[in-house]
Amino acid sequence: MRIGELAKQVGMSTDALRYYEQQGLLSAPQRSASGYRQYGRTHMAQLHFIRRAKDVGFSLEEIAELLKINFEKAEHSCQEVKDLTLKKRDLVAERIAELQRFHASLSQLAEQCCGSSAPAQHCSILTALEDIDGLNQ
Amino acid sequence: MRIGELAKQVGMSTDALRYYEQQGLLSAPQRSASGYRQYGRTHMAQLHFIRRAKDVGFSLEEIAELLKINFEKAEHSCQEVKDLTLKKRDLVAERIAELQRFHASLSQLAEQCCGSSAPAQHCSILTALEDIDGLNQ
DNA sequence: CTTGACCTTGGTGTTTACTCTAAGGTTTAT
DNA sequence: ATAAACCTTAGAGTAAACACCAAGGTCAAG
Repeated sequence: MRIGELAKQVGMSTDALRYYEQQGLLSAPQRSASGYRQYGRTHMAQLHFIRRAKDVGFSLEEIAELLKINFEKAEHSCQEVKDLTLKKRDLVAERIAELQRFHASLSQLAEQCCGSSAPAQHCSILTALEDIDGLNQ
Repeated sequence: MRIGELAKQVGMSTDALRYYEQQGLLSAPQRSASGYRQYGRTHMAQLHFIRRAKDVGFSLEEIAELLKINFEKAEHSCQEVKDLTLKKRDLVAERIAELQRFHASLSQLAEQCCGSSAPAQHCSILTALEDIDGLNQ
């Protein structure tokens, strides 16, 4: 599979794929005799992973760290790999907790809102949004 | 409270606060006779909200939309405000689900890893990371 | 009454994550 | 065998979210 084909399949630009390779997020594929990149299933899996990680708010640098767990596994002990994985997992857990507070606040907000066709002047949205902060401290 | 004081209290830079005001995320405060910005509790609450939203991965544009619910409430019906709030809540729910899949995958990864001092060559990290994608489709 | 710490606007610089352009080589179809 | 549609590298340009700087005004302390 050449770069254009893969890009189309995962819904990214060819430029983005070359950029990911340069940044160490996508492993360098084999080249054809004429120098064209030749991709396989592994690369597609990597790209799906990258997109999902991006969607939940990881930066490319963070994603690179996650993928490095995999790429460099020969150079690290099993214990090191396990520790890094658990550290990343805790980070994800924190983000989940934060988002759940957001979710609760928005639910409360919607409940308090009467939902009528009248202007929302007196809806307690401001109060609720400010309470979001209150919940955190 | 002047800009430096507020910035210190919320742990942001004065430049960031002026930038947020310019972008419509922080409401413009009153000015002293000499032109200094005068902030109150409301502004601090807004900033805490902005930071928490940023931490969970919202862009400034998305945060502006959330805050617009509040700022423009006089111009919209209660129903509109409620609908927008529920839409944003659903978006948050999706992100939570996505992150929970990540969390599960990383847990599984750590479990499968033996945790020994041997090289991690044979740990099934690659498989687990690729499975993350598999779970999604 | 001046020194130092604050504030103002306006502008330029930085990083991230790409996108676009240039100048050319390759492949495929007709 | 040539046009259309791909690919290559290198480098310049862009948007977001600030950071930094210059030139000047303000305020509290000594």
